[in-house]
Parts: sequence; structure tokens; C-alpha cells
Amino acid sequence: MRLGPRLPRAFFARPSTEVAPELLGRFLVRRLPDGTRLRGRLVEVEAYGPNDPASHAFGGPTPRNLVMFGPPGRLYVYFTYGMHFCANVVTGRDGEGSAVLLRAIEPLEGLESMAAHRNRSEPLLFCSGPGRLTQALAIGRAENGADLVRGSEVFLTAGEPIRRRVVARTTRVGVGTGPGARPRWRYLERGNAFVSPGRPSAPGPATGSRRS
DNA sequence: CGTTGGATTGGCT
DNA sequence: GCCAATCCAACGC
Repeated sequence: MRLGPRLPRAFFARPSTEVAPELLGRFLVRRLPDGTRLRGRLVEVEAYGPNDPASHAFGGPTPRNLVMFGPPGRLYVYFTYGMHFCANVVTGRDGEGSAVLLRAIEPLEGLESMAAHRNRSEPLLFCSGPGRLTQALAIGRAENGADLVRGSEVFLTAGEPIRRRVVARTTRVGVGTGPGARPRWRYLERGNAFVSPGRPSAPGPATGSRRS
């Protein structure tokens, strides 16, 4: 299967809520130091914008979130809960501080390596969740700040963009109940089994009863 | 310098 | 459904 051309810088230089749904169906490609290529198709993402109380960027730059305030098209990786990494794509204008969290991919290539990284044999448990995804693809501190447009360790290609009809929106997972819980900035491919089991922050008419 | 809690996951009741 | 795991960034004093 063709990877398609790489997504250009201009693709990322837009608001995160615009970029996020268009990332679905794209290929996330990871080249390991030993040459192994891992690849999956994005099926679930979340947008984090400027002035977003749920965003790490809320409150301004810190050593941890600095990459978010850099140029778009780079990878922002952070460590959380003492054991998991989460990976984001930086979006918007340089200095803006917005990003899209990569929550799940459908594994397409390098499944054996993913299984080893995850210590699981069930593909549904490889990359269905932000912490699982980074573990399966061996993405960690070293990949923080990686340039997705020009680098070779991690990048995104055109892949198979999906029709907007197939994109479902819900509130975000794990953002609590405060401000920031309401906007429906989690985008997923309707009916895809590899979407994470994470529950939206504010279940309601917009989320629970929607057909998949 | 001490405290708090996290854009999660997996195992157990 | 509940909760422990396990580190460390952010923040307050």
C-alpha cells in the first residue's frame, strides 16, 4: 500500500480543531533505529487549542510544554502518570501553543514489533489509547520535538483521508468536568474497532446516543 | 523544598 | 466499577 506524500508544514499551520478531523485516515509512520518500519492509520485524535483550560499550554510556556509553543508540524511528547507517554502534533502558528493528541491508530505494518513493545498479542490492544500507541511505536522522550515534516524517525503521510461523514465528534477523554470538558474536540472514525475505549468527559446527547 | 495530581492503563472485586 | 502503579512537572511557601 502506498504511503502517499508527506503532510506538508502548511497542513499543520492551522487551528487544531481544523487539523484534527483531517488527520483521521492518515498514516503515522515510525522508523526504529534498527530500520524497522511501524505504521498505522489514525482513527482517533483530540484537539487542544489556545485559551483551552484542558491544554498543557494553558497558562503559558513551561519547560515541559515548550515544544507546543514552537513551529507547527513537530511532535510534542510528554510523560504522565509516572509510566505513560502521550504524543501530540503541534498545530497553529509558531508560538500559539496548540496541538492534536494522537489517541489511536489502526495497526497496519510492523505488528510483530508492536506486539513485542506492548507485550500483548491482541492487535486491538496495541495502539488503542494514547499511552498504548506511544508504547507500541516506541515513542518517548527522545522523540519530543521531532520534526514530522522533515524528520525520518516519525512522520505523517497522506494515507487514506476519510469522508467527513465518517468522522464522529465527542467531548474529550480524561479532561475532568471543569471548563474544557464541554467542547467536542475528540474526533474519531465512526465504527472503527481500533478507537480507544476511553470514555468522553461529558457524556450526553451529543455522544452517547450517536450511532457508530 | 514539600505537596499535589495528572490529556492512562491494567488488574482485581 | 474501583483503584494502585510510579514519576515528575508545576506550583505554593
